[in-house]
Amino acid sequence: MKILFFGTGQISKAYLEALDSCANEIFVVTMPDKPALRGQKVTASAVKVYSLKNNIKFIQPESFIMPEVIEELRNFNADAGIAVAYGKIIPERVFNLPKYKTFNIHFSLLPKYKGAAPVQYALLNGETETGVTSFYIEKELDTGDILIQKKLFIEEKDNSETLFNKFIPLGIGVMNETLELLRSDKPAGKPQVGESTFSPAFKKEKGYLDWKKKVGDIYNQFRGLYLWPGIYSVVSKGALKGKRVKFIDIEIFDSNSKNRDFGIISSIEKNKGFVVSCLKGKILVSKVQPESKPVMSAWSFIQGKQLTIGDKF
RNA sequence: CGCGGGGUGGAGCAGUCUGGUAGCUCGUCAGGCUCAUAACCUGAAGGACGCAGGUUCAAAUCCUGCCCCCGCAA
Repeated sequence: MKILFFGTGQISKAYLEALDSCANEIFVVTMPDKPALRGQKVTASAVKVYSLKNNIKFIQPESFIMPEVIEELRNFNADAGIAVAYGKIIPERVFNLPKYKTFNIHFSLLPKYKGAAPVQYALLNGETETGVTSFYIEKELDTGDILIQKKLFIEEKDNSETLFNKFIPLGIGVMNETLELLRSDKPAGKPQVGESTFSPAFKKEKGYLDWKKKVGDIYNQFRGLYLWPGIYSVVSKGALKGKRVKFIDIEIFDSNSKNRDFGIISSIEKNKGFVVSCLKGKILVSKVQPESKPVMSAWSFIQGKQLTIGDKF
């Protein structure tokens, strides 16, 4: 099949690989390289890197306004379009170009968790199941008719990284089945039914910890934001007052204690890390990244004597 | 030329402003104690203080250049 592939993120690379290995003819559309990171380094998307390496033709349109961009896409004469973590809204005159239209692989059981961060939000809300949905792209975000939907269970230990990894094989399966379905020429696509919720893109501040929360909520925040941006707090009392500390790895230490002094370091566990009280329950912090420092084990950090029992976040 | 922090024994830090034989906690090794639980006591090994120059009687510390790491912001 001739496939128009829209993708930018690390995840979409896996999908592109899968398509590529099935002898499809592919035309990739990915986001422009953008200056990122500390300096002004320009980073190319993983999809672009893969395309270059495997001689897949690609374009990086700043927008779809330019007529020559549309022309080029039209000339490709695609059978189907697929969007996976592309990062831009695809306009109607583009998603309608392919013979079988364009479908999106979305990481939730639509209509739940529409939007940019469905995986993260499922974890943040402590869901126990989620899934993958393929659907026709419509003008309105994530509202199109559903082609295929599959469930995925979320385990207690899952975080955004492990969950994304689970989505890769499942999503690729859904993608391939969807292509089959389209090729079969059967009438396909069912309207979305049920309660609709949104999972908008979030900012780094979402990682700021509120110690007044229950320990379970904090743990969900940790799981959901594991890959980005991570969770953090700012020391409000102690030698490091005013400094930010990222919590790279935490676990629930106890979930029932009620603490008047929340946000305080209540104890230190040898070779493991330190324990911080929430309003209800406590977490054990095992890996941290202090401001201006590399990631280190919480126990090591304690050796530096900059944090101690009684210090408060 | 976006703003800022940092590179000191195996790990995490102090010391740098106010130059003068390198210090703390942990770990390791040897021995003791047998429990105070982040268990304790004694002793030992282990460092050209990121790299290269410069100033000085003397540089981890002051000056110059370079490399690497990280936080914020995008």
